[in-house]
Amino acid sequence: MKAQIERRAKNSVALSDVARVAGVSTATVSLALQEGSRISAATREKVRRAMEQTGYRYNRFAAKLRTGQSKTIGLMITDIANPYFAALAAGVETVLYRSGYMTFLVNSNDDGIRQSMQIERLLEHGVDGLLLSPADGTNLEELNQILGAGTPIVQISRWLSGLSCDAVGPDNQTLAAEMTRHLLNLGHRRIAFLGGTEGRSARVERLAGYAQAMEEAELQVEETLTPMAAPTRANGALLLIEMMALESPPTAVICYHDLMALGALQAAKDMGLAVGSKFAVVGFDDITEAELSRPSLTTVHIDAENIGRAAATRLLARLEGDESPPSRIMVPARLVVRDSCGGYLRNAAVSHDIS
Amino acid sequence: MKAQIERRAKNSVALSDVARVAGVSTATVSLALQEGSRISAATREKVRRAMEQTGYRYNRFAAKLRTGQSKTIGLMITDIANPYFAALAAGVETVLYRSGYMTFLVNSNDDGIRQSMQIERLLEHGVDGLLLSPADGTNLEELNQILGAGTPIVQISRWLSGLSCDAVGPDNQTLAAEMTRHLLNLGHRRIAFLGGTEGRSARVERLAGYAQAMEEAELQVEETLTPMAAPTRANGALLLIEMMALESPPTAVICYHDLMALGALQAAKDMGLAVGSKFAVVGFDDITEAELSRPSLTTVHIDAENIGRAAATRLLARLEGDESPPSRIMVPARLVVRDSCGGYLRNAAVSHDIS
DNA sequence: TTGTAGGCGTTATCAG
DNA sequence: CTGATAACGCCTACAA
Repeated sequence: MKAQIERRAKNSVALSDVARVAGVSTATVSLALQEGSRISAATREKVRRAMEQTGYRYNRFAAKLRTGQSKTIGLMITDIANPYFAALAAGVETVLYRSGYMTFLVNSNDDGIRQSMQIERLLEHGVDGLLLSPADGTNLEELNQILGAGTPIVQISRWLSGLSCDAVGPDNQTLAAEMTRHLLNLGHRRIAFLGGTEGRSARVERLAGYAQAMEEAELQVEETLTPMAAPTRANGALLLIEMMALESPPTAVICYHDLMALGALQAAKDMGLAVGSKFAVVGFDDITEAELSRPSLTTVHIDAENIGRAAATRLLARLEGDESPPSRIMVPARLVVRDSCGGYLRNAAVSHDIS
Repeated sequence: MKAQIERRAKNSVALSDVARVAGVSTATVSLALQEGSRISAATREKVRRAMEQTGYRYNRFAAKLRTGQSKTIGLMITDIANPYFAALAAGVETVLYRSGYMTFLVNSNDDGIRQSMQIERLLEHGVDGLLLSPADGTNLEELNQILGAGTPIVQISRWLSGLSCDAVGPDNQTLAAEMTRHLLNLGHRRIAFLGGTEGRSARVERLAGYAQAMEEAELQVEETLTPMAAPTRANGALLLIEMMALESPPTAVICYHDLMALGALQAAKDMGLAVGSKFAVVGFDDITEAELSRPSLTTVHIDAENIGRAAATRLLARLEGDESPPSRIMVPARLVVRDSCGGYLRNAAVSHDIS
């Protein structure tokens, strides 16, 4: 009973009310709402006034029921509290909002099961498209079905090889190769690559870039120097400790990302290694902390907001009917040489910075 | 034509299809979907199987049209790229998702005009409620109308005095008083309060706490010592420089928040002030950088994720019909004494930390 | 316990 | 250029 009244209060003014007040049909009012339709200026004005008078508000739900378009997309990321993804979300929201879309935000916590449930819910809500940073354990088949049903997906930051859709992110391989060459130029020969989990695109690609540069320098890539681990600060420290226990330990470590690098950096300092002169620790992402740590961290600056913007733009294109084959969009990034690699000791190396 | 086909492909399976396959009516299928309804186990099973067979997906749009409930809320914040709000968003999303709600994320950029347009859009999309960190220049009347129409709003982190709805945030006044007392205990007598803009709740309340503690100590609050300015790092530096040009400059400055404090800290160092011994700079929020700056920043730790959770919980209660009078919910926070106030020089002061 | 029927607010079709 | 009318998919009295 009460609910009835409440509902009525909320959804009171409909097209039909406007039509009655304006003395025209609902069809006319609907037409008058669209920009370029054949409606006389006089009628249009009448309708405009009636809408104002009644306090009419467009009801997208009803429209969606008719048209199948919700003007809504889903943004699924693995951890919104991570500043990297927060910046990414900001970029996405800006672009989508400007084009009249609203963004559903969901957090998968990097859990494939949870992600599946969230996708299902997003689809119940009728999203027109999906922006996805795929979680560990993503169900590929499910995503392919969604694509098959005509809902576009754009992957952000990470990508799954078995998914034939657009993907936007940094050019990990090139950047990792760049970073490795930088360390080689500094004179390092035993270089390790630490962390990241199996199959994760960022690890695969960064490792490939590392291997490429090593091979260019006619150095072997040893498996003991490329251990995997979940990308956490603690694991960064742990892996470094393991490394240093090897018979022939590395003199430089490239970490999966800054968080791990920061962990490794701490461990290195604790172990009394001369980070920044004889020993190098570097990362990826350029999170705020990277610049503030002592020694400051050499890393790759990735502009997450830019990635978000690019991904949203791509999705909008798909929504407008772009049917070109899926592509990987590489967003610019750059090496940032700071103190943790000892690059400042040799001026020659600094010129290696891609500015 | 093509759009037609596409739409058909997407929204193919409806309740009626399931009903046909199961050999029952749509009403029965609908009933079978709700948990506690009077439907025989046998029928229920038949329906379940038919749903599976047809690949049925619930259509919330259609349901909303009938029931007026969208299971959707809007989260409006002033800057998602700010880690503080990102953490807050994470808290909100977690709680709402668990209760079956989806979150629309919108970024107002602290612009009242933009915020108004966003709210309008959110309402077009039929959100059941609003979580709002009000932007500068918020249109109060508009918000009051929305409340009047029965859409609950919960303010987060900041609040507007003219809005009779719940608000969730830290207990700014108490915390600022605490901070001020801490500085007084360290022997400071001329203490300034820098920044924040006119009328912004956080400034008003923090300033009140500051004044309260000053008065307890029988010290005057001088207007020259409480200048306003938009809360940016640069303004933090600027205001400090102005302060130090006074005839009788302060020996301690409480900044509106950490970002300003960090700016002030830099300026203080540049001016050769002995920050951490004779001169104190403190802030609010405990952003990541606070701990990493040199000297590390004494501040108030505010758990943004917790605020997000509390706000979402409150909104859910309203959505379920809670009609108790609007309240301000104070989320715990605590003083974090680090190096920038010189507290470490006097052990007595450290016990002042609310742990 | 299950079925029938009407309507939520919009848009598309087709006639006028 | 405008109007009547039939969907879109679901829910809910009310009837059986």
